[in-house]
Amino acid sequence: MKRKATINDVAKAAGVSKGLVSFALNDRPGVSAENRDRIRDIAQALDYRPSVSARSLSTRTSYALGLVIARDPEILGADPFFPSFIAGVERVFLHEGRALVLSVVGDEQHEATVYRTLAADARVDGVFLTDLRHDDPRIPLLHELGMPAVTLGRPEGGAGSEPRPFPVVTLDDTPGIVAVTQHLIDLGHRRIAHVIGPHRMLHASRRNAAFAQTLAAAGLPADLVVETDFTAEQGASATGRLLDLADRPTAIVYGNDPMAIAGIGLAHERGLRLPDDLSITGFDDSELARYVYPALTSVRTDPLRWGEAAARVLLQLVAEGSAADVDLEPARVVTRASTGPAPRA
Amino acid sequence: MKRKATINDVAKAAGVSKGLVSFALNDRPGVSAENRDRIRDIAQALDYRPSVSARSLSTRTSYALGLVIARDPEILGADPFFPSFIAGVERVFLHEGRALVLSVVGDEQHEATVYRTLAADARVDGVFLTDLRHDDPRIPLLHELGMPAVTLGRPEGGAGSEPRPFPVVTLDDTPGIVAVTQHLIDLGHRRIAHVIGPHRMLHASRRNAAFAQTLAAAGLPADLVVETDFTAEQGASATGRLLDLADRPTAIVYGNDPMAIAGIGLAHERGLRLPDDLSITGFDDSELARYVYPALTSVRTDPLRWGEAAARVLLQLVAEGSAADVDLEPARVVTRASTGPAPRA
DNA sequence: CTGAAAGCGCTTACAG
DNA sequence: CTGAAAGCGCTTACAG
Repeated sequence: MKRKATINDVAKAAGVSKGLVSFALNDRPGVSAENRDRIRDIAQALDYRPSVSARSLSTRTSYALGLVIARDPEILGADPFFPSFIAGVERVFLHEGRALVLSVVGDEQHEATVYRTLAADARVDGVFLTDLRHDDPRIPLLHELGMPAVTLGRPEGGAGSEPRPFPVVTLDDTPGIVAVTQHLIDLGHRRIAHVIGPHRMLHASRRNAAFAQTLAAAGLPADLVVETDFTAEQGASATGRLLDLADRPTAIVYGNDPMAIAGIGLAHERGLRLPDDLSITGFDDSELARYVYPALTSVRTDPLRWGEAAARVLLQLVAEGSAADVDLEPARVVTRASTGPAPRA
Repeated sequence: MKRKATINDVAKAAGVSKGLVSFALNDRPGVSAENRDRIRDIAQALDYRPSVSARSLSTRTSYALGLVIARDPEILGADPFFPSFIAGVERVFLHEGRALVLSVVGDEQHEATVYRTLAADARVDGVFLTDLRHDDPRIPLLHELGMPAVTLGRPEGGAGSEPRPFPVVTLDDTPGIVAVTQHLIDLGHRRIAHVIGPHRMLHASRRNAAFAQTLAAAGLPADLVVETDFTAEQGASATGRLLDLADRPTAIVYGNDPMAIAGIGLAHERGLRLPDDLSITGFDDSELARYVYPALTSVRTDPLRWGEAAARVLLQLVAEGSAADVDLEPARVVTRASTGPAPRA
């Protein structure tokens, strides 16, 4: 590794103090235009880049942001949401000289330890909070740690009790789940099931409430709800249980695409024709949705854009101490071949 | 954020110099057992954790390792390999106090810039090199930057030309591809196609060579090879082209599971029965493989374990300046319902 | 507008 | 075995 130019090298070459170099390069007032330009030219010529660790030590800033994901490592790969979300975050960070520190913890027990370590080591200046839960323990924890955060979706009421709310980046999934449910009702389905993610996650119960309301508005019961952990495995077994019912559903709404694809697999396994005997819908509209058979009707949420927006908000929060909430375009249905008219009874 | 205890606080509380605290906590010789224990107790009582940035500045070490992925962000989520690999890396880092700095760059053009920035900013102490390519430009680049690295799989010969080779963690995929091809031959297939990843990637051409040899040993031609970018989209279109052939294949070997699943989708779309009319195999044995219909025969590569092993090797390389290569258990076939006897001609 | 100096919190020769 | 001090490369009041 060839020796890097330091601020001292630049200062010497420019015949000024290193303090002035720092001011010039950081766009702070109090440097003559002439000196500023000259210092910048010299810095560029020397290929000078400030040392992140030295800056960090001085400014008590790490120039890195964190994402802690609490899902079983084995199954993280199954759900395309996070990779796409991360890609969106990266797109913004790349231009801002920020790094993403990623942590995958198997379960929610070790989660607190990771956040505490991240804070104690000052590894990151702020974090992304995904998969919000009811009474989410991370919110008081992060407040206690004084760690800035942005949440994906709005956390529970809190009634203004918490010190200062975190900025929120929402992508309203309600219109999507309402539309996909209504789409099935319009196709004549009367027995519609919902295979959802973990109840403790806000989005799962929020979506299920929207699902139930839409059914209720049509005078239909929402009694077929199965909770899963978002894995294809549980998606398949939930499907099996639903299809075993005497009064089995003619349509199933799934909480993510992998579970829906596993549902398609199981239905085929049992000799059902799709969508003639059973309609199926997914969530997130992953790449594969288009290419399974029958092509999967899904709800598009755009995790990539969500990542970009969240990154910008978090960066602003860290830099300025506050940031406005952002509302992204709501989720919407993408209709494909996996949904069709209800079978005649 | 409550003020953290610093080394000075510990030194004062213990009535010793901070140098001695540093020695005691870093397990260096020259500290009396008595003092060492006392200092450690006090450090623990004060909940002292050394500042990463201060250490970094002193030791010129970042205590972070990097992974740069050059794939289109839009499609990164489709392939479960990386999330699982990352989860494996994390499992090791968590206990070692290391952080993973992840970078997703859309294309290979910007790749060099990212590595240079990572090196110039001393963001990471070393990197993981995945998806090795022919004449891989990253290898000379990393040597130039003096950046330690571990490669997944063995890079091309090099004939001992490079300064010092990087340690390698291999998971030999040849036995897997040979076995899956032989499996199809044994089932009576004579027209077997291969839908592979980008030719410039070593594993794609290495696997294709193994594929061709296995066919050749059985007196069969390996003329049906289609190159893709690993996306489900190209997996589907490659399948379409193969099925359009007059002398179309009765079996298709795919380079990853998403492409194979898309292949299943397209075959069904065209009214083919699987495996009666067409046998299909995937690669990596992702979670979904088990749950599609028909369940996908695949080649298991265990990205999670690969990540763990690579993390350990990289950590050792950074700490000690060298590390031995590691050979993981080779890939092997997992036979499921998507492969069956060749249709009678 | 500019310079000299202190300080961030560690590690590490150097003396004793 | 232990202490005092320099140094890592920045930023930031403080003087002028």
